[in-house]
Amino acid sequence: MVQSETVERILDAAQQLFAERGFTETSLRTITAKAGVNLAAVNYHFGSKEALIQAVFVRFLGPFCQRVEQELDRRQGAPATLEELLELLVEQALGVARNGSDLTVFMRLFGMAVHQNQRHLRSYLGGLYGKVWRRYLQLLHEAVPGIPPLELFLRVRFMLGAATFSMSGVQALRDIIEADFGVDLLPEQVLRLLEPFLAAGMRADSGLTDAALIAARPRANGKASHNGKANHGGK
Amino acid sequence: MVQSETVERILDAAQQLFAERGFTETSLRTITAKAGVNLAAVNYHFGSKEALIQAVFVRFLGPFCQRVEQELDRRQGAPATLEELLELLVEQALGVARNGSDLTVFMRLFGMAVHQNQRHLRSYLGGLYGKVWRRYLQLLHEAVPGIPPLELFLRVRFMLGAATFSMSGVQALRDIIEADFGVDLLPEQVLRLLEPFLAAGMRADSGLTDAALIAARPRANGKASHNGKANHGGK
DNA sequence: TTGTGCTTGAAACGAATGTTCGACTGATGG
DNA sequence: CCATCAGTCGAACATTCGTTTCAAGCACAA
Repeated sequence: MVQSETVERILDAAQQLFAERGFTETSLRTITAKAGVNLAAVNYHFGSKEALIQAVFVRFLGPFCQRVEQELDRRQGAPATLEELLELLVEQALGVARNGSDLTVFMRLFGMAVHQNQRHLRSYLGGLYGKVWRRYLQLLHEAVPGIPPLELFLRVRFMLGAATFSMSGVQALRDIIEADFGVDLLPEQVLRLLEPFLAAGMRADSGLTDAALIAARPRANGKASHNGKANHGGK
Repeated sequence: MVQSETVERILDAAQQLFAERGFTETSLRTITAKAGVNLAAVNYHFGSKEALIQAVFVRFLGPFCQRVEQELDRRQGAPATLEELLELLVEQALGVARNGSDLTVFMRLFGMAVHQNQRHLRSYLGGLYGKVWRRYLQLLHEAVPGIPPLELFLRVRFMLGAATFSMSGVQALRDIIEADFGVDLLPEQVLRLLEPFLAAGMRADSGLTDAALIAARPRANGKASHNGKANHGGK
């Protein structure tokens, strides 16, 4: 049997509304009204709002991670360059999005997934897609030699941040660019311009090793190390 | 008379809770309970929750922008390098934050301020601090020659994204790093590691001019390859 | 003292939220 | 024909939310 018509209507409406407003700012009544279904349908089909949120993410993150995994399988053995790895993600993101609007929604939800609010989401998605993610990270590590592992790990976060943040506000961006530059920039063009920025950032020479970084502030020591700043003046 | 004791207690509690949970996820009752004041005090002193949110941002963003402006005044005339400009922001961010926890809160709220949710906040803060921001952008433009204006504009957004996004989730980051690397990384160390990443990204050679970018129409109609309905797995 | 202007306190308000309940529908199969 | 059952619907549930109200507290001037 095919997925119920109602279920998909709810998922479509919820996905778009979540991307626009966030989770807590989107009520079930708004979702069901947009989907044209009864309010009780959500709790009937999904059980709770929290489960609906998870279902939304699984539906769009599932195919994406599946595509990424297929690509990784295809290139297995052959080491990939940094540019190829970035292009891989961009390509699959464009693949699951049918148009620019979809791409915006995708990136926005992606950012929400990584953001640590809604803790249940983080652990849930981590369990589902953590394996593909770690595999990608390993390839990235091999593609960018000479970067200490800890710093590389952080740079991946920086990368994610630049991507999700700028893409999530891409509509406001288009308006500004339209006004200031007289150009209508498509969301995917923004994504393409992001690539050289990220590649250069990933390859940047920090002049530090992890050891030096850690030595700057050993873990066991308390945090009373360097900043003996005067007490905060009580008003 | 100095700022009321109650007012500051409320601001302190609200600032911390907003940074931890977000705006809509933080109720006035939680805030007043943490602050040890009466519930009605918020509406008495601030008028509404929305006004309280704005007050929180003004209290920490005001001094920050003021410091940045002073630094810009001090260096007036002398052109600054890209690294100097980045360092300036980091330095002032560290200046307004008394400790690592404060820095986390600062960056997290900063990210919220730029994110386009809570529209009233965006326009409100834009009116207050837009001038300093545009001045900083101009210096940045002069510090990175050879980058087409449109691309530079986008790269500033990328920069903001990498900074606010990664720093806003810095606590989750610390936990992961603690578990995977056995290191307790301070928020300010994350900020410092961010600098070379951003500097390299800003200077990246895209190999494109704005004109070429505009002329290129990426896959305007050519998506036919995977046009088939991507399907989901049943439950 | 009395009066006045802020500030606090406890309680309630109306609206909105996620969730649950019971009746109803309509097809399916014995 | 009827029993079953997944699905839909309207209505209500109990909370929680931001906000308002009004009495009381308190300092200070007249």
